[in-house]
Amino acid sequence: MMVESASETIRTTPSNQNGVSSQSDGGGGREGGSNGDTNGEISPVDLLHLQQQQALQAARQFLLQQASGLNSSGSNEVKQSPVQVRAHTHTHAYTHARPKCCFVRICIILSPWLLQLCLHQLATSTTQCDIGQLGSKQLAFQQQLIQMQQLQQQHILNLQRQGLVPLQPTAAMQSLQQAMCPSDLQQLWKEVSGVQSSEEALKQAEGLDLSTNSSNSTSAFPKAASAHIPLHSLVNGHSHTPKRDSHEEHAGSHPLYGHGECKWPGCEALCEDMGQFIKHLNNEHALDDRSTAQCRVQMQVVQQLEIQLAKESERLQAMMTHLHMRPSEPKPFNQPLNLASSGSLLKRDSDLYPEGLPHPPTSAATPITPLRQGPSVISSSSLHTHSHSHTHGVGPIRRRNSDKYCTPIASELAQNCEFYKNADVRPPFTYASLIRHAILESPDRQLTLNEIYNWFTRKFAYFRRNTATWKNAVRHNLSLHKCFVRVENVKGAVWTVDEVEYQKRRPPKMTGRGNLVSVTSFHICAQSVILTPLSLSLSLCVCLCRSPTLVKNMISGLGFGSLNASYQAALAESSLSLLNSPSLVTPSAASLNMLHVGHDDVSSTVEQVNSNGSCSPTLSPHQYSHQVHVKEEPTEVEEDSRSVSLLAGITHNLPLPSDERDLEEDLPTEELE
DNA sequence: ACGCGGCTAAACAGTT
DNA sequence: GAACTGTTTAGCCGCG
Repeated sequence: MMVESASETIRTTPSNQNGVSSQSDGGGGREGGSNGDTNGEISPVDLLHLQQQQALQAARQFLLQQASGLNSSGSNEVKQSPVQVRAHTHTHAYTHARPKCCFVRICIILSPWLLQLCLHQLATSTTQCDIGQLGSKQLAFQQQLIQMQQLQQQHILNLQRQGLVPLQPTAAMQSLQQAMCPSDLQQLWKEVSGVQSSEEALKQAEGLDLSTNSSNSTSAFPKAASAHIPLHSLVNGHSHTPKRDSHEEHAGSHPLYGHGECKWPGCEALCEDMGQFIKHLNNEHALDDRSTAQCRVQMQVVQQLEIQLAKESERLQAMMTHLHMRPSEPKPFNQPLNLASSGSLLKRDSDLYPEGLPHPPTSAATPITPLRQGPSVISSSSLHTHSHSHTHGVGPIRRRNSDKYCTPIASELAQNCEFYKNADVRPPFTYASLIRHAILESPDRQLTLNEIYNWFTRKFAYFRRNTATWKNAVRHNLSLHKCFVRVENVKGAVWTVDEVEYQKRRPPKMTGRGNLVSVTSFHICAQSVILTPLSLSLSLCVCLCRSPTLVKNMISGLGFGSLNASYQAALAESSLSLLNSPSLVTPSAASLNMLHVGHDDVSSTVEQVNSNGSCSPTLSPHQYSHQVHVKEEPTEVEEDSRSVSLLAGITHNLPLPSDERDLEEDLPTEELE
């Protein structure tokens, strides 16, 4: 019954034409960022206001209805009012359809936690209401509605303050689109798959604890306690039936069957053969509320993807127009990049953000910088943060990915500072890079162990738990890596960073492991398809546009001949002008990268040069004025230090232009907040 | 299959 | 003695 009411509300609510997006976000998390109405100009805030107004209007009507019933029939005449009937008989709420429908109608267009508030009100009035108290009850309800209104406004303010509800409609829609990424959708499916029958859902909702929800609604990335409720509202009894006709079912292949398992969203049931699958399909995915809801969500998925595709295509056109390129050949341009995304890089991406963290919509160029995609498009709540398929209990992400693949930790942290602070998400950085960052961020570039601990817990919600594990790891890293230097101080021991040693940690191997992801990506791009000079240059252009760091890495790759002559010729033919564009890359940067390869964090090397105007990559001398315990690391490559030193000298002589400096994201002076 | 980097766990010693 | 700090080793895993 709740389902019907919900769908009815959706149909009659102009702003809720998309089931997925029919709910205002109860907690600012991912479930709120999926408005499919991206063509309109309604911002989420407007949407919330609209819903709020509608809710209040419906509530007022409901109250008026009750009031008129009271007035017309007298205080003892209770049969005309559903509430009074309920009050009179003291029966349970959902034995009376009409008041519940009314309440549900009101509540569905409220945010999920307000829905729970309504249900709570319903339950309270059901069990406690007495005829004599009805007048005061109405007053109380009216007051609660006002309170709800205030709460919701507060909620909107919270969302705005957290940046989760942008004020600009277009930006808002864009972020909402990004929020609806495949992993989110997959999770959505799982949620919908778990949808109980409507009556069960109502029962469950009725039993929800309000106290917990209020806190959820104010946290930045709440556990999606209310995530189920919006999905209930998706259910529409009039949507398509997912059942295939018999001809299609027995054709030997089925769109919903592949690799021995059911491809019904969120199902993944194993079926040995088609017959078993058909049986499974008929049994498990018959025409019922759940299947209907799932089908409806799938419609939203498709719609969302289409909208996303349209937007990305438009963006591509604009980019190409801007770059004076011919938009007539988008296919070879898209193809290599998509291939890259479906290859090892995508796997790596999924490793980093297995299910929970959002994978932003795959645009033409995003695969090149997969690691920038995680929290950078924060839309996910911590709903999935425990779903990382870690090997161990607390689960280390194999994070050297980001560390290695040119994700500047400073910019990542700067962009997603609040995210890591609030969400219980493990940061995609190695301990070493985090420790280094913590130390370099400190005023004196030195921290005690305890201060490092504090930095970890201050910056990352994740490190507020499992303290024994990660603290041990921190100590282990401090001891193990030569780049961390223990300095005996007056106050005790402090830890500093030896940048030279840090850069030496991974010796350059241009053809082996340890390469920057961007170069690897480009190799995949280049080798996966038959490249024409134009397609190659197009790929390059997008890569370069999307990832300034990639410019450096790419050139470094070229400089070391990791691309063969034909590729370089293609580059020279088609992309030379672009590569020589001051806005993208400069000769100094090019020469810089001819020498600088193999470091996990490109900008960190530049950082040494520019951080304090000195070309010395080492720490300031005063930091070594005390006793220093020198550690030895087994792997040392002499050429590394030479290249770094040489690099420092070159970059010192060739100051970077302002544009280039803008690309340096890992400067230690860059504050996180 | 192998090597490497990264992580966790644990043992141990020294210091506070 | 407990807690903290620092070192070292072992084993596992993912990746190239």
